[in-house]
Amino acid sequence: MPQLNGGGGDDLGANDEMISFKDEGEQEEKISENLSAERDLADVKSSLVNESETNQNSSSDSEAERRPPPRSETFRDKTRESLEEAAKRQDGGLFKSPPYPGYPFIMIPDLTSPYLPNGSLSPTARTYLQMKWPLLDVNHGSLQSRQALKDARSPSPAHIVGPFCLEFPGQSDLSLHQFQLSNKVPVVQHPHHVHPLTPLITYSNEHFTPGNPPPHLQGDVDPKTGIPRPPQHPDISPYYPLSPGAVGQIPHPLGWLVPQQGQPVYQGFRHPYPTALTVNASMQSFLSSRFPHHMVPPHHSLHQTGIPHPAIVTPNVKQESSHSDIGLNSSTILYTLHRKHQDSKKEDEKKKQPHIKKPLNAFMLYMKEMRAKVVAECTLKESAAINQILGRRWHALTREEQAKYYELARKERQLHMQLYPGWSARDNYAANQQGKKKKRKRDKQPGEGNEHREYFPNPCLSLPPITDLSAPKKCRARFGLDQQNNWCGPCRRKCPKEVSCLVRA
DNA sequence: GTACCTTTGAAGTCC
DNA sequence: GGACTTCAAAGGTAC
Repeated sequence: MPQLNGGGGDDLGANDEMISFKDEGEQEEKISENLSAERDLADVKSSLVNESETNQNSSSDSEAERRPPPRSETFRDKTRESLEEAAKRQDGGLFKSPPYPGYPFIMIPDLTSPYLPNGSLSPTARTYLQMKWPLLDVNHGSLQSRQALKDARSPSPAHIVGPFCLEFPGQSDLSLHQFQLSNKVPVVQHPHHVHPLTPLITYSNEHFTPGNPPPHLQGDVDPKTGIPRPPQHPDISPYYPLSPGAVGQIPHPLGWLVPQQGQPVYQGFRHPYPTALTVNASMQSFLSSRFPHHMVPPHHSLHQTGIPHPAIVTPNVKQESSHSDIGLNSSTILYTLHRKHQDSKKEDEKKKQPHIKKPLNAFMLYMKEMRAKVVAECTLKESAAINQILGRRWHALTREEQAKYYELARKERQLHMQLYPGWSARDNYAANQQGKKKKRKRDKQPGEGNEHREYFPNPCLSLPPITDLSAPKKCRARFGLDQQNNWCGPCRRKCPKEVSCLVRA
């Protein structure tokens, strides 16, 4: 992370970037463009902060209106408690001290007391929390909302209150704080990229843009069943999939319904619903539509009255019941069902192989943050083009600005390592090789690349096309400018003008 | 339905 | 150790 070592001014990064385009002989234009880009960045940053602040204000007003009844709180609450557990495990002091001065993403001015005397989150803390974890509803930090949480939880029957549901007098601030800090919830990505919790989790910040409530909050009703869908879970951060161990930490969203054989039974889910294990037709349909098959509790083909109802018989059950109708004895039926269950379990286990994604690198984090901005500015939708713009804007960033993302990426990697100690990027190589989902990228022939290709003249920044992709970015990024003796030969040899500029910088 | 495109960076593999 | 490959995100496009 050279940018961290340099400690230079803003011009360092700018020079660094400028060199790539000097060949075009449009230095003046470039300077103005850099200024423009920096203004853009400043706008972005300020707008992000303002949005965060504004969103707090606006969302706090509208929160009460939009907030679903206590039922949704139980989802949130359930996860919150399980995450507190995860937080205690994860807490390696990642966020205890600001490692990089001036780094707005990591630094929390006062972690030990992010709340104001009235119990609400301080604006700074809220801004941080919303920027870091846009899915987090920081307004729950208020006394009222926390009290509401408590109130919503309190009616829960004691028998369904599990280990996650211990009530600690006066715990609210600390535990909530812990939760918020640990909100990078690991989320297993299902092999089909549909995690069981996916209906409750989103990777996209846009889904939670305040003032633009997602469709599911606007009377989200399953068109098939007419049953309102549960709200997406806003507390779960999108960054990481769950580790296999962490899966058990996150309660199954339907765990309270049916204790399935061989699966952990979640005991800590507090909910306003009765604990009856019966799943009626509507619920079955709802569950089937919202969750993978293996997560949907078995349907007993019985109406609430106990009388089989043809409308609520799933095809599988139909088939099974037809077997029973032709005179098979009960032990044979049981054996058949058992075999089928075993087979389906094996298949499910294959499918359930958790796909732990790589931690995002600095540029990826930057892209995630800036993509929407670029899309809005340029009215572009094609990601390839957007990424080109983002790539150039990335180079236009100052060293300090880039350092934010490098530091954030470093934190992400640390957290990832803590969450998945045994994970290796190689695992994902193997996963794709097995699934053969992706073909190997077509090797670019010499001259086929875009080094001399004006693939996408940037309509937004009016920047010259990228003509030199051979800039020594890897070694520069890896070792930094002050350790050029560690650079590989090609990186040292390439673009001497840039190197000289970098050295000068 | 899915690979590709496009970006940078991290990490893996291969020689 | 260097070169090369893969995969992270994203969503339109092409097949």
